[in-house]
Amino acid sequence: MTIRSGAPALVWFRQDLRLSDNPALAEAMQRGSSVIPVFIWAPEEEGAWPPGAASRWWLGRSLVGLNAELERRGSRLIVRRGPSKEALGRLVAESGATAVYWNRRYEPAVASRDAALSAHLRGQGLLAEGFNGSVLFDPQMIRNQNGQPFRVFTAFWRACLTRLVGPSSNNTPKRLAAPVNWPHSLALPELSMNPPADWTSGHGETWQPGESGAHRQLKRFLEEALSGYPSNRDRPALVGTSRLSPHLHFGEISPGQVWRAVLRLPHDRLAAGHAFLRQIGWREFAYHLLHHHLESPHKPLRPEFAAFPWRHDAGLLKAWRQGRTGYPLVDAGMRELRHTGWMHNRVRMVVASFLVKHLLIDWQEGAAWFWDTLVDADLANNTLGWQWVAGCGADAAPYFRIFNPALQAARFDPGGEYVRRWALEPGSEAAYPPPIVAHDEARHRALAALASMKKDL
DNA sequence: AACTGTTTATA
DNA sequence: ATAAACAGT
Repeated sequence: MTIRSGAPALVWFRQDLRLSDNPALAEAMQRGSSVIPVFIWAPEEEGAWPPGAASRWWLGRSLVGLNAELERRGSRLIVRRGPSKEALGRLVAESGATAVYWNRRYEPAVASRDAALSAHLRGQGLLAEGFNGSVLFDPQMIRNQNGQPFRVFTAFWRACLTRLVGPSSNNTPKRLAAPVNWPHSLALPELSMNPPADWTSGHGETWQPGESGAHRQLKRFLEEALSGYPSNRDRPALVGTSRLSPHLHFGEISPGQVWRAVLRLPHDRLAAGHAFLRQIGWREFAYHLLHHHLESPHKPLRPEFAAFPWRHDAGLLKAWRQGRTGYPLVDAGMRELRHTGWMHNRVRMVVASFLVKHLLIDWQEGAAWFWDTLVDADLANNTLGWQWVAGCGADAAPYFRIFNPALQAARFDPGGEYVRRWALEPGSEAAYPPPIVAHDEARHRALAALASMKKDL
């Protein structure tokens, strides 16, 4: 078939809500044709993991931001309702587009939908192609010496560091060529994407979703926090971490942009920069593992954990969700999560360990709650994190590594500032509720549960 | 990316 | 008396 020059290309935005360093958009623009930016709301195509409440809050705002950036460049975002196949098909028919470009996603349900859709579009004679816009290293490309995927982080990251990061398409387009006629677009509120208002009332004080918010956050981190990162990153009371996770999840900034910004730093900050990039490395590792273990969101990677004697206790689960465990650091974390849609990583490890080991509740209950409440909810990261804490993952903490919430608080929140901010009403220290389980007892019970799991093998 | 109980080293 | 080192979980 022949490609009419000037026929529009659809750029299908998903989790790449940015205009700079966007390979799909760059490809469309390089074709010299007009560009129709598209977003399709199709949560039912994401299997067991459609966007949770906090994610929908973020997404709604990020799309407003993306549309504003597009309008500033003579373009606009066309919004449609799924199913994606029908929505894209109609857009192609209405606009005469001859190409559809997108940046790849790696969630199992989405990846298989995209593969089928890609074949379908090509069968129609269209140019249809996905690009890598969301990870530094394609999950397929990194292999150990036997040609197998990695299962241990340090070896994985060492292999990554010997490779060059792919070239950037970092130039932000100044204008996007508009099609002769704009297809019809839904207004964002018509998608009914927003969660109930009381669910996310505190989020707006904390976050600025969108591409410009992402770059502001990166700049602030590099200027104000990076030099202290190695020592402050574990202190939840401080702003010692980048807080880029939701921006990275929605692709408002790419890991490549972060990578290059760190490598441009003066020499005295490079060591801290590499400590930070190592965390980007964990994100890469999470995508590597998800790509190679499609069942991992709902199944322990270590098969012996299938026999683990999890307890079903709705009351204890609710107390954990609401931050009423009687352990101030755990409660502070769970309340920070509900109020802001985010929790400091050190505290995530502590609250997750508490659910899985002190309460003996299945890590998937915790993963589900995080999925609904985190603005950075990301299937790859969430799965790796929970399997790591539970001890059932590929390169996980051994199961017997049980956090002591009081010791963790003393070590990482020594002034009690974080706990006071989130868990304690002023002057109520004396009235703090008692622990719902005693640490020593819970620890011994968790170790006994592990022993019984091994015995059953 | 731990914790605990015990032993050993140092002041 | 206290800290560092170690083993087992």
